Amino acid sequence: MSIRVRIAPSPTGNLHIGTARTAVFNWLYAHHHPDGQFILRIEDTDRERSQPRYTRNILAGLAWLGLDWQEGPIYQSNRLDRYQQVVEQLLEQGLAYRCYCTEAELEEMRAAQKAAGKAPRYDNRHRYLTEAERQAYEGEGRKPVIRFRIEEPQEVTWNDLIRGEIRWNTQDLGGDMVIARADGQALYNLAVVVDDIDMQISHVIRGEDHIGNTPKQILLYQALGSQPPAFAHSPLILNPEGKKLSKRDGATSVAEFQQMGFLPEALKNYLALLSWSPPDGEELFTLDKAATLFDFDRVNRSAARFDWDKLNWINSQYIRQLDAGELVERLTPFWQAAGFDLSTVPQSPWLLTLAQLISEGITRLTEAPPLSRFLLEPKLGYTLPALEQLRMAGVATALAEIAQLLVAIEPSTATPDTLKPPIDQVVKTQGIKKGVVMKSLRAALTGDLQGPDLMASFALLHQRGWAVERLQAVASLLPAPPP
RNA sequence: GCCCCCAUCGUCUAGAGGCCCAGGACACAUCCCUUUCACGGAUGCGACAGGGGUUCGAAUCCCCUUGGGGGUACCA
Repeated sequence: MSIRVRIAPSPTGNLHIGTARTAVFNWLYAHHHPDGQFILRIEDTDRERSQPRYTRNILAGLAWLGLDWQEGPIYQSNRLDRYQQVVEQLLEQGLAYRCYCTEAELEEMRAAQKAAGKAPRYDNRHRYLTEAERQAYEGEGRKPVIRFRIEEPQEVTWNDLIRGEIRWNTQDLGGDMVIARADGQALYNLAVVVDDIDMQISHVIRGEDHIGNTPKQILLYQALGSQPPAFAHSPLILNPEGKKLSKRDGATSVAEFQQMGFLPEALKNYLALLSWSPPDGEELFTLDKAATLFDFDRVNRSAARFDWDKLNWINSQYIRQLDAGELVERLTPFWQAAGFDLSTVPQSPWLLTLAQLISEGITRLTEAPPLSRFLLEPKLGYTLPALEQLRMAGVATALAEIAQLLVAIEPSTATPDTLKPPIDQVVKTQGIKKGVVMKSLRAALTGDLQGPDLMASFALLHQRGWAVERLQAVASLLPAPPP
């Protein structure tokens, strides 16, 4: 049997991080097998809540993560006739029937059950309506929903690939289930089963929140004369407090992680590591590598909390592994978003050197613009501590002398080594501590007391032709002399 | 309420009866490196939820309790 798995997001919201993780597991499992197929299906049967912009977001998010699929996207909204046909078939076979209950009647029923201390459920009251009763309801203008008959008591069992055997008594399924709404629209459980049968899905890998749907779907498979696929229910991702992940936790959609400066390969890596671990214990890996190792026996059964620290760390590791050219490419959108004009930057190696210079100090791409601002924006701002440093006695004079010596150094030849002699010379001639000079130099050049490697920054700045003027500008920062 | 799932350091996890007075990673602390901040290196702190069994022996198997999560729609 060939391996065919699918990710089936519903476009009622942006691509959720939990959905992305499910996609990762499916992708890994498909790619673990030489003939594995990963299929994308958009479950847009809910007309009111589904929106095209969410579909776009989901497709873009999956593409950004590089979770490519072999078939699809298949839209359920294009398969409505097929569902309708299956509903008719179940009706004809007597496995489903029309239920004319109104919303009010159902609510009343559930309220009574609750008052009696019982679990709310549909009491199958319209399962055996007579032709006359049916006519009467139709006469009232009532539009029926279609319910699928769930025989009770009966035990439904499946061997979950992650959790082992799970047993479910059909008495706990809530009564005969609605498979099509009053407007004829098929509902989730029916559509999923029909699709998974038609698409020959071999393994349904999805979140734990679907465990309760599984017995209902197995019953549907049986009614449709199909062998159910294998099921694997993965643990959920919880927020750091152990609660359901929500917008309040910083980010829930993949697009937000992208905006926050995470690399897709880092996010994927982290997602794969939540509730799964490779046999060799290695925590940094590509998904291709993980695919060769992936199997359900190494998937944990307990929910995992989302840990920003760990994600940040993984991201920083990936950023450092990127080669300079790749790094510049990834950084460019963030630099542009910060408003930097990259078209005026010096010849080729300059930007690469800059990217490499700041790469060791960042954990996310968004941290790059503030760190490289002094090299990419002509106008320099000073922090208060930097100003204080520059106003210390003797500093302006020392920096002015360095500026003077700098003029003799052709910018294109500037390197940390060629820029050292002027500094040493000033230390000697002015009898000022080297530590003070270095600190002041940083303040004058970058406007701050901390940042990337000073000499490397100095070289880049001089190559750009900005070093001399920045050193000279220090004089104007001094408070006006008393009259 | 009812049903289902889960339970190892703060977090992610290794562990499928003796190799474990429990290993790794992140975080945290200290030190080293570095005329900055980081990176990197070293060291440290730190857990088998509780109670019963089974067994010569239990983090590992069983039961109960407790705790957490999920579900209980004419949503998916």
